[in-house]
Amino acid sequence: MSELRRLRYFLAVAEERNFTRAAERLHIAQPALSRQVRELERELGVELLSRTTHKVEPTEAGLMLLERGPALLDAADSLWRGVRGFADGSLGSISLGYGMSAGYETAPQLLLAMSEEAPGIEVSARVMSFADIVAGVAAGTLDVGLVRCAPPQQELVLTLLRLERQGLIVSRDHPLAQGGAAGGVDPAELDGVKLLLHARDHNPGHYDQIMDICAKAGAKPEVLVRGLDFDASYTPVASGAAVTIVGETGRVGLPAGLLWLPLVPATTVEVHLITRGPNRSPAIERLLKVAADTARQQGWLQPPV
Amino acid sequence: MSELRRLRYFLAVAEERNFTRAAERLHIAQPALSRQVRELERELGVELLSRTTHKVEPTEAGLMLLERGPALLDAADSLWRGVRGFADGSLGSISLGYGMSAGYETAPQLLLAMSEEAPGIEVSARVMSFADIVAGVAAGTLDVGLVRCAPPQQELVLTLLRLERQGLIVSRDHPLAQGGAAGGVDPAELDGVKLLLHARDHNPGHYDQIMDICAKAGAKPEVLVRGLDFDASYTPVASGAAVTIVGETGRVGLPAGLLWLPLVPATTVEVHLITRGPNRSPAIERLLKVAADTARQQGWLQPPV
DNA sequence: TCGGTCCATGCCGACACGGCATGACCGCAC
DNA sequence: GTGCGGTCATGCCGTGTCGGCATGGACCGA
Repeated sequence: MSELRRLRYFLAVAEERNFTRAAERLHIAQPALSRQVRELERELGVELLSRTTHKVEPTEAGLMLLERGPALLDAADSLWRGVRGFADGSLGSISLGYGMSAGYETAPQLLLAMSEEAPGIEVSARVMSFADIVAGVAAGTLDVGLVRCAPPQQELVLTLLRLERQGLIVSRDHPLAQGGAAGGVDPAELDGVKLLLHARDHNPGHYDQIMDICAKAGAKPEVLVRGLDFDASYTPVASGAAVTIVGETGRVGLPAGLLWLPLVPATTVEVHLITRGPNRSPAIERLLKVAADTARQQGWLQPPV
Repeated sequence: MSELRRLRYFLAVAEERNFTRAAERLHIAQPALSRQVRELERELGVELLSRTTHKVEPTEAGLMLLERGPALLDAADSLWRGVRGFADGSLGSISLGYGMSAGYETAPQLLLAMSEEAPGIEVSARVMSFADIVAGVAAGTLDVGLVRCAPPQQELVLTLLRLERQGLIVSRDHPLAQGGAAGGVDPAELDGVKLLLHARDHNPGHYDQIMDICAKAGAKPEVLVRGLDFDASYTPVASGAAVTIVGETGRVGLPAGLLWLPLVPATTVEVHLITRGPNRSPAIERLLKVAADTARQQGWLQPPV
């Protein structure tokens, strides 16, 4: 029945050409080994070893087993190792959803780190709307989400990944760009300014946080709702008719004529990885660990000075 | 421990996606199957199947096992089958020694039949002297011998393979060729004729049988001893100075000017396969069987009319 | 001839395996 | 909602396998 063990036993004897030494190598007693090999021979119906009291030699059938047996054991080992890979998080697949806002730097960096630290884990990442990400993770169709201002929702586990400094995107011609452009912009200056934001429904936490920043500075901007599409909606900003607020990573790839001015005093938005509470697979645990390492190495969690 | 069995069990469940049906297929009870799969999961440290009371689905790790597992089982099966091949005589190797006298037809035919009937058996055949063949088989360095007039020796098992009709090789110019050449030669006519034979030491049985044939016919030939080399020693025969006696198969490839004239009344010499008594391997048994079939098909055992 | 070495065998305890009975859970129908 | 059928898990027990120990038996070399 236990074919592979017996094969291992036989191979030890055939290699050592000696039952006693093979038994020591296998950490079993010699009689047990003797009987197991005999049993293997009985099952196969072939004499595998020609034994005299002082010599053990493989027969032809034994030689065949000696040649081809190790490959079988290796194949088995390889298979067990492969399966175990799923247990220790070195193998697996993860579906990740991230918002446009994380697409410029955070998500790519995380994916890069994963491909280096855990090449066995296949991460399929897609840009999705905030609502779809939250719903997907909650429903289990998505393993991990990467979002700004994650909702403090039951069942969802939030892992703070980054504190992203916020800033204003303004046209070079806009009044706010004229002031202390180098030093940044005080939210108080946003009073009455046309501010381009996603609809509150899209990500209430983020909307509220932005508005809260303004309110705390005593400013009441005039909100213009923009569609979900990002780049195309820059136009009101580009024309100087409005401004918008994005994270620091949004400054890369800005169209010519637009400036990113940090809010002063420094204001940050939290970027979280969200996962479903219990039953996280080893692969997901691994991703969270890689994410934490990446955040530390990149200084993502240090508040701006 | 019994990894392959558990793998088989798992595969059955994963394929059926149902423990109960898989258990039936495996001819074990469902609880036993359930526990074995659980045990496999515990050993591998991975959940292989995600079970709800009404659905069984492989996890990622389970899918991997489902993909690669069958190949492992096949490899194991193939190995067992291969080894068993040595038991049923479909695989093996045999060393065969045969005398020059069998080299013209008997041995080639036998080897041909073996390559067709038992291609898995590697027969390494060599021409050897009678003495070496007998000694080799007796000592176990040779598996099978193919000889004329095998010695009735203890430990050697003789298997009659062929009754070979004997005849005279004479020069076309020799007086014996002049008589009733078409009808054959009576041994009585050998009285006083120079007869080329191997030394008696070489194969006493054969020597004695030839002399016995002559003696029974009242003839006393004059024996010339020839060396072991066959072809080169035809010369005394070719020159017409002597004659020799060989089997019917010796007539093929006769040098021009030489005739093979059957002895009349028909006289045969026994050609045997010799093997060592006990412990014959299945491959050798197989060869003996193929040899018997060949002898029957070729009519080797029918006495000449 | 004697001791050493090596494999085989007898006996026994531990444990793994499978069967049976039963429990727990889910989906479906009424 | 309640009951029923289907499905997988668990508890318990008998049996067979495995390994250990002690010992036997064969062969080799001194």
